[in-house]
Amino acid sequence: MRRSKAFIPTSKEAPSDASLASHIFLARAGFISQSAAGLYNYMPLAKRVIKKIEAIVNEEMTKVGAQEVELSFVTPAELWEKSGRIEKFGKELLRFRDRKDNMFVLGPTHEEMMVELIKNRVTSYKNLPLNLYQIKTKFRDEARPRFGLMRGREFIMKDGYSFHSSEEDLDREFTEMEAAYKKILTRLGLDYRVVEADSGAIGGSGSKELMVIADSGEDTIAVCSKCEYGANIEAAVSGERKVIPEAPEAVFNKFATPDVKSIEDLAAFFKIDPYYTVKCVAKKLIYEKESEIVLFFLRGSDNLQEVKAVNAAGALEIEDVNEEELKALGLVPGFIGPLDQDKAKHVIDITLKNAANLVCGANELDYHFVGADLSVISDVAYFADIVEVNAGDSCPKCDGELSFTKGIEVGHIFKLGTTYAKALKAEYLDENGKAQPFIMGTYGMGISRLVASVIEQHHDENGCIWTKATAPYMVNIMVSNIKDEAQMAAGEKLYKELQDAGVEVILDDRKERFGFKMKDAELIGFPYTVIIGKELVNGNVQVYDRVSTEKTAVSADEIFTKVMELI
RNA sequence: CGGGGUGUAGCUCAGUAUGGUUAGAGUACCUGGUUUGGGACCAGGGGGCCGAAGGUUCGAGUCCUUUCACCCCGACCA
Repeated sequence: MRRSKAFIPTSKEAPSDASLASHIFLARAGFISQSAAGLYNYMPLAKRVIKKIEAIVNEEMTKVGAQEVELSFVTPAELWEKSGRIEKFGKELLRFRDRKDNMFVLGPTHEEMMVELIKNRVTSYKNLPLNLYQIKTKFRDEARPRFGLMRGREFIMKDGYSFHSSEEDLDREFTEMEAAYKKILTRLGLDYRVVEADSGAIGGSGSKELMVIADSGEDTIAVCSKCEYGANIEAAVSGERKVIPEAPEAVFNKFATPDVKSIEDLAAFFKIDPYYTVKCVAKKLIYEKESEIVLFFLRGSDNLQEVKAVNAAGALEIEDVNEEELKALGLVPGFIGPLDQDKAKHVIDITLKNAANLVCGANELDYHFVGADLSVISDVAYFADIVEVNAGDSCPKCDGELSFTKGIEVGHIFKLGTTYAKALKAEYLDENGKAQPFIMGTYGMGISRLVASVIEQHHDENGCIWTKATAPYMVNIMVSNIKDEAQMAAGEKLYKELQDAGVEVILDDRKERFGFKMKDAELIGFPYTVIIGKELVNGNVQVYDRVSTEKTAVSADEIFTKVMELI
């Protein structure tokens, strides 16, 4: 491609609202342009990057036997009613009616469609397993799209679905898909981590997210310093506590603690470690039809993890409550304890099971219990893991330490089980001729989000630094002064040689000055720029490496060979 | 969906408090010239329904009402 003819509208200024590097540079370098909230146009450079990523995904999917299909973007609303997700997705589903007044939705993901596709077509266990996928535009009417391609309303996703006749076979496929996904990210040149994730309301036994490590990531993940363990903070657990503070000694007793309400005050009042205090966090849990106030008891040294709390309560959503609501239930804010707790439903953190030497609220104004021993209620109370891990906690898998890092969720794989097959009555006949619902797995990967992720991880103050696997063009030939016939001729020669060799090359033949064209090349981020300029009279050209930002002199005669070596 | 903000040239923004020549700058674009190794310089030029609708006024980018869009913080996010 000749740069003089290319549609690559670069600009010195970024959109005023762009804050992320990927958003700023992709917009400035002429890859994307915004058309409305969360909607972007892909210009030629972006389209090339997307195609490269898609090609890698396709290759790896083919290797593991997955087959590509493409389902309609517009999907009948009826299917979403059958699965119940028209309610669950709510306003995120963009609905509309056609001329015959039938309701449709723009596909945000395609479980229903895929199940419908194979239903009554795959009818025997002999045809299982089956893994089908597509790479397609998705639409989710997000309440707040942001960060450029990172969180758009319209985006490109690879979504795959596998169908099995046994849990074991699903496990095998799941492991294989995880490996394939890791391979894709490695090939793209990304630093990532596979982490355990919350499976959410859909349930399912396994749920893993593929996180590209970046400070700008929206997810917080806990990772181990020694082993492979990593988990989204919503699902992270810590191992046994290594150092346990010395326990305060006290016989069980009710103690006057006037006006001592917070954990801080309490620990100071008794001069004990907050580890031995019991904190009560009250929340309102929203269920499908009703809501109720639930009390969560945990150690004073811990914090409530709301996603875990929602799961423990089997609820859909969680909200804050105020003191008045608690008082209305007969509770005493600041002095709520787990013993003899009959005013509200409560969940106690698992680390408090059989715990002793505790200080907890006495459910009476200005009184706490000391020397409390929860083993007395361990048979009747409901215990669950509801606390958030802290940096420095020990790893649940080894003796390493957990620390936090930020990640961009670029992939999510999980085991769906028979949820969708049952809802849509999709069945096959097993060896005994008995109808069984398909056991499913689902595997998603955000293609357009990957484009942004590459830049989040690979950029500097001057612009994009594409990895070799993702670069829109591998080589940029920059003719410093196009009026210099020798320079132009050398540029044309190399351009033709590289094109003939199948290299993706662009020739910057614009009537611009050296500095302008270099800045442009850096902004776009070609891995290599061959500079044909003033050194040509001495028989030399230069290769500019975008990663090292160094220029190396190469003899003009050998430049073709040198470039072929580099790429 | 709650709270806040912004809409003026392709882009980044002045101008709006206190209404008053023909609505500005930088950048980008076009023409000519000088330059030619790190986003050059000079001269000339094109480009605006001042988000939209309604109102007040002799007169509205500026004041009033309504509305739409976009952005930020939060909630939400298979």
